[in-house]
Amino acid sequence: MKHLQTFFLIEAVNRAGSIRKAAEDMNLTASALNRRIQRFEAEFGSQIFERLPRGVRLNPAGELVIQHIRSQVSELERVQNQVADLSGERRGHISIACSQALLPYFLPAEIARYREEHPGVSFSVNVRDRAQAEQDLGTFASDLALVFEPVHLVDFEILCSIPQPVTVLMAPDHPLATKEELRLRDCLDYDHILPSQHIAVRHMIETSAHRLSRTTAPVVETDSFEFIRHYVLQEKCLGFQIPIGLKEDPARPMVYKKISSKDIPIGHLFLGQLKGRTLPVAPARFALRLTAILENGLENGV
Amino acid sequence: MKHLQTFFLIEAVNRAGSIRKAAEDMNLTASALNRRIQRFEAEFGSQIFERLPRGVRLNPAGELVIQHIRSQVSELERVQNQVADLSGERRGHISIACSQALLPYFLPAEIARYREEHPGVSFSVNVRDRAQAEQDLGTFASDLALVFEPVHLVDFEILCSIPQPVTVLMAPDHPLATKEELRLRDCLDYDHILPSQHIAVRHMIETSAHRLSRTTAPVVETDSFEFIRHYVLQEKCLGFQIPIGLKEDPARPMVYKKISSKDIPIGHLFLGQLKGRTLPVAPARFALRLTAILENGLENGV
DNA sequence: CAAAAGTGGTGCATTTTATGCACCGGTAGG
DNA sequence: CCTACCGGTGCATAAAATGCACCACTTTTG
Repeated sequence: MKHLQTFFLIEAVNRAGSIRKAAEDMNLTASALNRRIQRFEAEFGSQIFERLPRGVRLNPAGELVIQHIRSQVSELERVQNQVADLSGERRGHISIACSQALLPYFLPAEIARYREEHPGVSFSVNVRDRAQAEQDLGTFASDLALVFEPVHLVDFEILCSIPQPVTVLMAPDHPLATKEELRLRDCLDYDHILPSQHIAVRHMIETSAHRLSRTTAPVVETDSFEFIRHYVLQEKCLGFQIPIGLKEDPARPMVYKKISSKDIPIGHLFLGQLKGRTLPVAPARFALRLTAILENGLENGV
Repeated sequence: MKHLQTFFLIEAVNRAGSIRKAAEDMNLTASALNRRIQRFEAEFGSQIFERLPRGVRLNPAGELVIQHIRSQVSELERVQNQVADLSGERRGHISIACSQALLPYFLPAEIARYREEHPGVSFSVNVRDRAQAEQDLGTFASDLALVFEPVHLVDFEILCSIPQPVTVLMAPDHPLATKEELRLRDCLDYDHILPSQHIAVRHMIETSAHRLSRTTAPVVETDSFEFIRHYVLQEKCLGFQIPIGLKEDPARPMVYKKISSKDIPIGHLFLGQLKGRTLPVAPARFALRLTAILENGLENGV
């Protein structure tokens, strides 16, 4: 789209932090780029960048402009997909920011199922923690966010939510594997492996432990849910995750037990979009479908 | 804005119905304009106009595109005003589609008061019947609509509403001028002047009359509320309007009487905008102010 | 303290792009 | 059949964007 060229250049300058660097990135001379920026500022009626000795930076007006640019580009794509849609074939692209728990089973399965029916639709799956996910929506980097216990909730429009109690995973020969009701204090007495501080599950465990006047003492702390799932089979210890990221696997037997909601309040998984945004056809459809699936209950019986 | 030129050209072609006519309007050769359209269609990935022997017409894809264009332009203006706003001076333009009743007193007074505080803000006041007003919002021709008893209400987001009972106006020496409670049947017994069929007040009177098994028999029928207000002082007859368009004027004494709500249900005046649209700063502010004024009751004691 | 390596900004020749002109083929209506 | 429109196209020309060489300035570096 030719007429959006200037917009892309502005975004490049913003990314690069300097006109010369951006010019290289976009295969232009600094002089040409410089004049495009100047011309835009003249037409727009206000400076967009503040000139610093070491480069340029967006000023408040520029922040508004770049937000406008992103929304315009996204809108144009939406219209294009809408047009493609009315000419028959359903195509488009869906970008999703999601928590780690969605990676092993849920999202791969649902995306594959969707693509079977709509091969013209492509996907981006971006792993983001809950803060980043919402930020992604705001910059139009992702169309949808599927996150456990998001933080801000401003500019986050909830499309659906389902309860996800914190769940303990352990090897079948673990002493707690046969216990009836699992309490947090029991878990903390055994060796355990925990996600990093910024992960929601960790945050909930810490809060609840503190309420019980207990402290956590993880033998391993990791960013990766996948690591946790594998580690509890190596060393005899407890892992913590949410049900949607777990599945019975005959090849690797494991025991899953919900922690009593008396100890840790039940968290929620949220599907959401940027507040007020009209999603392109494909993301809107996929979101509807996810909502139906989530609300009708998941298949993995954990 | 240079980069929107193609968009304006597309709008011109749509208006003119032919590339050649549009080219004249926009001071271009038909050839140049033709190629711009073609280039846009190529970049966009789909035809926008269907070529007819006598000219061109938007196809469904084109309808989507032109809607997008209008929203783009309006958004850009919004951003520009927002920028102007954060640099101190409040400026911008407010376009209002309104019913006739707002013309004599309410809107002139409120606009003047607003402009006293914000001289940088300019206004367009467009008289529209209730159907046209909503259409104006949809095409971004107007930011706000202030109409009595709108029709569709889809894509019409209500910002506030106030009751406006149908009111009879007459010369002080009219036989009904001293009557306690005014019923519709009494009115229909006397000569009366009515607005045209498409006007809401007329529609309400007709409906109520029909319910009483009565018919209207206007001695004069007119599009103009102003004409009605003046005519009832010439010939001894009854006029019908809503309170916001009426005001006690010592120079031209007139009697106003509400019709009993037992006969004609109380109608409402609505302030609204296009559903889902983020208004530019100035219209948003003015709408807030109108809402406050309307809800706190009007000053003219009719 | 001075040289070097950055930065944004500008005049001018050059290249790329858009435009105007003259024309073609086709359809509608007299 | 003819006239009057319409959209579309080849080509020369006008306009706009770009690249190059350079300036003025600031920070970093030796």
